[in-house]
Amino acid sequence: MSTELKKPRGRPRVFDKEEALEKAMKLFWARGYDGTSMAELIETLGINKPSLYAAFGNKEELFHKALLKYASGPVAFVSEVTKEPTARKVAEGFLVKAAEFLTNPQSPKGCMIVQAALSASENAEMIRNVLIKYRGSYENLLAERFAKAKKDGDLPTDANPKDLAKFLATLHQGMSVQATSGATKQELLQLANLALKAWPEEIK
Amino acid sequence: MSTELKKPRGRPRVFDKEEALEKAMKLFWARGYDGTSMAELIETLGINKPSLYAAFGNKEELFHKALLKYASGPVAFVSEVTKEPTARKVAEGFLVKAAEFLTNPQSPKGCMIVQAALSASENAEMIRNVLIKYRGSYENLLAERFAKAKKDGDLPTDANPKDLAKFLATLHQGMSVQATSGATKQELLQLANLALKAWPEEIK
DNA sequence: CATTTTTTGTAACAATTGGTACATAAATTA
DNA sequence: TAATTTATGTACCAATTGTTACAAAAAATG
Repeated sequence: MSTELKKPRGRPRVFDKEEALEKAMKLFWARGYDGTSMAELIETLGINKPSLYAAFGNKEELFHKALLKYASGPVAFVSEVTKEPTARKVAEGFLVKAAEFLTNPQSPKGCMIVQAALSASENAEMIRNVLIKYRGSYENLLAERFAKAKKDGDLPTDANPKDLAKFLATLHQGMSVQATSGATKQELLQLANLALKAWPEEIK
Repeated sequence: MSTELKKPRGRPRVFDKEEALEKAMKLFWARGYDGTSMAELIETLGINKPSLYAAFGNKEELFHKALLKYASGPVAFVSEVTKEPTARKVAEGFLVKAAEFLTNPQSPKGCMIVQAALSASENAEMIRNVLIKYRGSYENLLAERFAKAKKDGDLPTDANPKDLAKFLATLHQGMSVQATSGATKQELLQLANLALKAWPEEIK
């Protein structure tokens, strides 16, 4: 609400920055960091190289910005779902949303945070490590939620919040691979359903 | 037992072909297809380019040969484990072996078939598709084993062999991501243990 | 209108990509 | 020993990688 009304100084940018970043995000999402070339980027964004560099920095910086957009956009459901009232509902919500999201026909299959640099060239090792941290942080989010659930008496006393979080994170990561390999939403939902049988009994 | 005793015609190869292929396999395994360059290959194999090309063909052919070695070597435990007497033992064996294998300190973390080209450049799309098929085929192996188990009365009548196979495959794929991200064998074993609580009751 | 500021487009950059020609070397066979 | 066969090493190839110089263009400011 402030950026729009400002009066930019020089020659106006001919492309929409957010739209361009969105396209970059989807490319990285689909092809990974190593698999995406600047040439391909400038082609699908429809802008020329110097403009891209001026707007977003080099390839690595562009990736970080795309990743930030991804983390605050498509994948925000993770923190949303921790607001569910019970641990079980959190788990259910997480897996169901994951199944839907990972197979969404509007976007590349699978999860960018999981796939964009699982294995990578030497010079992409920084990116690889950043993605590892991202994965760790959403697993932590779940772990903390389950620790709270345990305190609330919402989980059995012998339940291990970290284990439960890792269980869900692992399923999500596996589902991401499945989605990329062609699994359908229905298949992933059925999978989620089966996995939830491992979930500890709720306390009433 | 025959190849050794033959009398090769021209100048003898100075390197061991199997050793070289093993090294290539581990590189592709660690860095993926796009992430591994010919330059890196010739450096770690310790042989020069023309020799590499003469022995294994181009990058894609080399990858296929490395993949074949991987599938018949490190990962042969999958078909081994289907020989277990009950469906549950198959599932247990699969997950436990996976946990051990994926975190084996002797080799790159994670599974080559899962990670080597999950997302990939356009010109690696063939490779990506081959790996998808490989993943599908070990999932099928499990599914067939569980179909047999059901016929044998070893699984409840309402159990779905394909679902169970997909459940295990998904866990394996997720565990591969976890291993790559730094998860330990113990963590993965604990995970396997938790996941098995979703397994249908055995019929006695 | 002149100045300043920013973006655009062309055109190039060095470095790296995957891949090969070719002469030399080392072995077997005749 | 001569001919044949295969492997090696150097040195190169065109194409692509990520990145940048630079002049022209388009806007706001003074």
